[in-house]
Amino acid sequence: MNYTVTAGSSIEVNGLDDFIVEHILECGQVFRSRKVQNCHTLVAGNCFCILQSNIDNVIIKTSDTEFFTKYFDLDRDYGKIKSELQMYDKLPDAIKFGHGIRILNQDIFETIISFIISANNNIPRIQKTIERMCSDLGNKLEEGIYSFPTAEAIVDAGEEYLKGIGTGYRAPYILDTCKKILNGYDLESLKTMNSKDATDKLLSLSGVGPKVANCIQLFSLHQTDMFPVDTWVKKIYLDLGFEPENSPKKINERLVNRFGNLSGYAQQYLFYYYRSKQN
DNA sequence: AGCCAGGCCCATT
DNA sequence: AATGGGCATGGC
Repeated sequence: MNYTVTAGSSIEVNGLDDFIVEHILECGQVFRSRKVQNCHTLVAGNCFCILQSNIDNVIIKTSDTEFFTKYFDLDRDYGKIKSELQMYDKLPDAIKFGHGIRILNQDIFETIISFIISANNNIPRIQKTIERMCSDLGNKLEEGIYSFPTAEAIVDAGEEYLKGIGTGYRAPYILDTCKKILNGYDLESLKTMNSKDATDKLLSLSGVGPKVANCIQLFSLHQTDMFPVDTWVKKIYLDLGFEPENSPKKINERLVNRFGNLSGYAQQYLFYYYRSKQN
């Protein structure tokens, strides 16, 4: 994969073996993309882009070229990562299916709130709830395009509002977490912590348990020694040949022990592959 | 109709 | 530290 930037206008990605828009945006790491005809639109933080997939390249149309270069992790060698994962059971098939996946570098606050909403929820409903929150509380970037709201905007909207857009019993968690962040919880410090310390700090937020914390770390801090364990991974775990185990903590420990710093990548290839087989 | 969803909180043990 | 019940709501 290689790319060329036209500053403030577009990014052209060539060599699509490591960059497939559908794989990147529909593997479950991000909730704010939409497929429109043969293009995908995407809002991330305060930035917006349109991705046009062609036969042998992808054009990312955006004024925020620097932001999306980092966001799409364009300077990382996914060919090397995939070759190192080939040795593991099931990974060759999973990689063959989702070979264009990349782990995004998303905004921390947006990822925290999004994955609090994701708990015990299904992806279509998560997307609807988040989109509603953005159009109601975010800033209008373009016609029909809204940024992710600030913590202040969410707190001002209140608990009854949050329940009304489908967050259900998670509404007080979201509010409490926003208030913590407004009252001195240091999001920036997470970026320089080791992954264990970051987990512990994230777990102090309301509505953030081990799985959600790991997702936040993987999708916004690029801490790849994380293997988020959800209901899908519990099924995948058995298929990888491990002995039956109910404890998510033990499942996580054994998976991270196997995949090490490649855990997050392995998790995404496997998650996308297994989920597609069910639908 | 009833089970399930990218689980977490809280009380008990 | 580990276990189990309760939980809003819509997708399928």
